[in-house]
Amino acid sequence: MPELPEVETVRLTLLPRLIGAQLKSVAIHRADIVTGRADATGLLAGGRIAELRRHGKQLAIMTADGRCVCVHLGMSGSLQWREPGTAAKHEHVVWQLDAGGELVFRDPRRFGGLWTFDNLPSLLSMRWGELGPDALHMTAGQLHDALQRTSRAVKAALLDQAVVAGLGNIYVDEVLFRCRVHPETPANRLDLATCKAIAQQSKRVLQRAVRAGGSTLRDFVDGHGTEGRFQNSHQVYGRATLPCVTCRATLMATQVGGRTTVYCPACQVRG
DNA sequence: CACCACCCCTGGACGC
DNA sequence: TGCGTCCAGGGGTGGT
Repeated sequence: MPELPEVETVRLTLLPRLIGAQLKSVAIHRADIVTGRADATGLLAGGRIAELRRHGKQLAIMTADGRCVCVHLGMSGSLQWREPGTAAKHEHVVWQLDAGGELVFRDPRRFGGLWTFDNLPSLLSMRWGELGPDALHMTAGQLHDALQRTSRAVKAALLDQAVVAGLGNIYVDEVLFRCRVHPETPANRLDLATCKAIAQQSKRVLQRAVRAGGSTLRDFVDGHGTEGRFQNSHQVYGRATLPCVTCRATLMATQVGGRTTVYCPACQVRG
């Protein structure tokens, strides 16, 4: 479920608990969700957390000695701090913190996982190097260049993490609606001004979602187990057959790039 | 390259 | 209450 705002919400809510904390030990309940060293060393045991970094939908826990673990939440993953002693199902990795409490990686569907690296440059080159610019920091020029190179539907292109990192099915629909761009418009038919609008609206919507603690549709929770509130501000996602908030036309649902897509047939016109 | 079907896996909603 | 079906925010692969 988590897209950029949900991952950033997890990062922000975990920061005060984790920065400076030592990972005393780690319990690995499912090693097969780990890529790389699925042992105590790979999973940062003994290290002191120096930084939590995010790129797109991925999070990295970095220790002062340079090791890092990249966390990808997939559809159903969560990374949560909690008091010890309340284990639940699907908790694959649990770290014990010297400051008290535990850090838990849980993922029922197991579409997410952990990737271990000896150092940050390895993470950046081997994993994050495949990603486009982070959606909160991309420029209109970067977006325009990437979209010019493909004739795919703009929605499919924006979901491609190599084009821009962080947008998922919910926020792409919200952004395209706010820009009045039809989701099936060929990406290379968008001019610079439209790309500028998409870049600006992306940042605006994502930042507002972060301020609202993300969107909870089913089971997203932040680093403390609290649900998000931005689902109340969705204008198209999940609103198929309901009236458009601006023109009252009936919102349509269709499939684009294999994903359910909701848009306003009156407001969103093809380039 | 673009698109598609299909796979990974669990669980919630809904119909009977 | 149970059971079957469909659906879901994330990815990837191999075939056409």
